[in-house]
Amino acid sequence: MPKVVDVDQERASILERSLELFARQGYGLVRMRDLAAEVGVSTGKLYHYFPDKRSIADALLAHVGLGDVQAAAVRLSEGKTRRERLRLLGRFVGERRERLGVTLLLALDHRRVEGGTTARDALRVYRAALTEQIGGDDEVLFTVVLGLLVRSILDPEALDLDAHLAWMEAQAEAGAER
Amino acid sequence: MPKVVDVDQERASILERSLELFARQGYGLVRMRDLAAEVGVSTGKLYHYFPDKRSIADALLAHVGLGDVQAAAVRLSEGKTRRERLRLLGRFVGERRERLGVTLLLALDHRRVEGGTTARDALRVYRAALTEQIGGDDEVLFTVVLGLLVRSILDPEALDLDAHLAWMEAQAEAGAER
Amino acid sequence: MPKVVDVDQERASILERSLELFARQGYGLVRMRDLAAEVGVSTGKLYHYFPDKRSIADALLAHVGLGDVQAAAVRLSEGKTRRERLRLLGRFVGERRERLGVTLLLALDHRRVEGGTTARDALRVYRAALTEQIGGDDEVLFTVVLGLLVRSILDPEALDLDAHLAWMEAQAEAGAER
Amino acid sequence: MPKVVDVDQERASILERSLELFARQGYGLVRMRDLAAEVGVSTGKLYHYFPDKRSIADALLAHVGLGDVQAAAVRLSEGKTRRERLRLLGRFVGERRERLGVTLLLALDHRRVEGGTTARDALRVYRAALTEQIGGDDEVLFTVVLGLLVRSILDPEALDLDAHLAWMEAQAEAGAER
DNA sequence: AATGAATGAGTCTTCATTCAT
DNA sequence: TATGAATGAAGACTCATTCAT
Repeated sequence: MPKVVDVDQERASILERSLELFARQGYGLVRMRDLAAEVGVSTGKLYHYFPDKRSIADALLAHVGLGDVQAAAVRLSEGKTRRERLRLLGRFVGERRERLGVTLLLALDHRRVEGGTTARDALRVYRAALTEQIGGDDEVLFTVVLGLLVRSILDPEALDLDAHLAWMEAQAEAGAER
Repeated sequence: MPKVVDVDQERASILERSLELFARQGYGLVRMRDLAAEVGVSTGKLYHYFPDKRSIADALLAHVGLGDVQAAAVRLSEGKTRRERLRLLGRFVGERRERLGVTLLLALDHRRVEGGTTARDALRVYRAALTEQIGGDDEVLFTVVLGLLVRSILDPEALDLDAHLAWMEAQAEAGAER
Repeated sequence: MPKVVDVDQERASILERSLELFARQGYGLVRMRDLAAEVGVSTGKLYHYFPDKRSIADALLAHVGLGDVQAAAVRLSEGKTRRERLRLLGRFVGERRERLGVTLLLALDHRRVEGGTTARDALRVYRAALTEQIGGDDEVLFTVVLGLLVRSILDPEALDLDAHLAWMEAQAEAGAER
Repeated sequence: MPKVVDVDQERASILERSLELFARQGYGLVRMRDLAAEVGVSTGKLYHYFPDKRSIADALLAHVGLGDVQAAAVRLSEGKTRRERLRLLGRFVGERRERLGVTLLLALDHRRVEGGTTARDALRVYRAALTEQIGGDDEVLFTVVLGLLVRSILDPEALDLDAHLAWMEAQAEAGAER
């Protein structure tokens, strides 16, 4: 007879609203009080759904990583040819670069806080998804996507997104050559 | 006046030995006690040379940024042709990727702590140096260098460095075409 | 009116099942959540029957104190002579020493939490009951009973219970001499 | 060149001034802020000399236990005969009953917080010291001392100390009989 | 009446910074 | 100038109590 809650949904909701603060401040500078305020709950509720601060950061990375990969899969599956999929990838990254940048920041942070292989594994998941969706060699392509995100974080105004989109599309030939 | 030299040297020495800890832990998780221990001085001495923790992080970014650009300039100036300089850039980044990655992490951190434009400006200095040293268009080239560093931080084992070196050298033609 | 009976019974039941936790942990370390779990109810129910944590501790001391005195009265009333009653007292304390020790711990705790005279008064009730039941002087006898309980709490294995039973019985003469 | 401190002495000083608060409130109700205020230092200093609250309680029991036993040894060694030593014991307990009571409370608390055998072992040390100093059988004597302390804590006014002193002295014959 | 999710003041503990030596 | 002991505000986390269901 107490309030019935969907624990998983509640957790997901907290994570979704935690994302921006963690990305903006970095794990070490996020204070639980501020996080609670940002999420719109009490600190007690935070601790009701997660055992500690670290667990939130952990769950956050897993949460956003999964979301990104799923969204990319949906988008790229519309492309029939490699060229089309490359164009779609370019648009996807372009549109979603803020969110993807946030994810990247979380991953970089996570590596420092945890020191484990979670962040590395997350990167490999992204890489594998890319290879699977685009097809063909993509060693440098993946690097460009990551570089794009870094630039987009540090200096979005100075970034010539179109030049990168053009470059990506041009990879259709590069891939075909091999 | 010899005193002044000592102070600057001491500061530089402290920064040099602070670098790794800041990169590994991130600003928020670095504790002054640990930093003092890592540097091999007392906390009192740290405060003698810098007014507070933030100033150390600030000075650190400036310190490493300057060093990287100078080193790159020295290396790339040896190249006579664009192709040679691109090859030298590839080697430079390859060899120095750990240090450069550390700098990148500092820059990302700095943006979060300070919120100012210092990190952005630092990135522009790098970009300008690249354009000046290599010559020609380098929008994607710069992105690749940054992407390389990110991958090198998160998953160095999975990085095919040679593929990137080859790609960089291949940019000689790309640049020539324009 | 049947409701009233239920409420009292429920309260008594909660207290009875609270006893051990309060004795083992001490008031300050007992958490309402744990208490609810130990008692087998929800925290909400606890607050339905008692206004707050302190009230539970208060009620608990009264509850056990009353029970002990009543039980002792029943037991000792069987003895016809002082000697018999002393023997019965020895057995009573010996058998019931765990429960009595718990009560003593509660009383000591109570004094600290409340600071009032409740614990002192409880002790006086015990003392009066002893005098009434046994008859004759019992200043040291009472002290021995209390000491027995302390030792039984702190180091039950090292306690020579028989020596104390013998000593108690021997008090028949001591009392008679006066 | 920083302030030179005798760590052991500083620790002992903190413990000595912590004693009363721990005894009066009980471990669970002592707050570090209050403890710091009572001791007359900052919370930071408390944590400079002890890793956590529990360690303070641990060290406290060891500290007072040792002091009591040493003081008793000094006092009782003045007595030549068993009767004299019993009289001295009575006086010692009578005069020092507040401090000894405090120690007893700490021991009872400690058992609850730690759950280990430290409190039990402390009791055995006391018991051994008693046997050694007084000589002869002392099973009930020890119990009386402990009972005295309990009564002295809970209801000092109602305690007939002289009756106990007389009883103790009378144990000289009791011991001789055996 | 019963439940346990939610609250937030309060607890233990940390750590940037100061300062006596 | 150098040291590290000392400070106390602030952080992570807890838990008595409330309240929607």
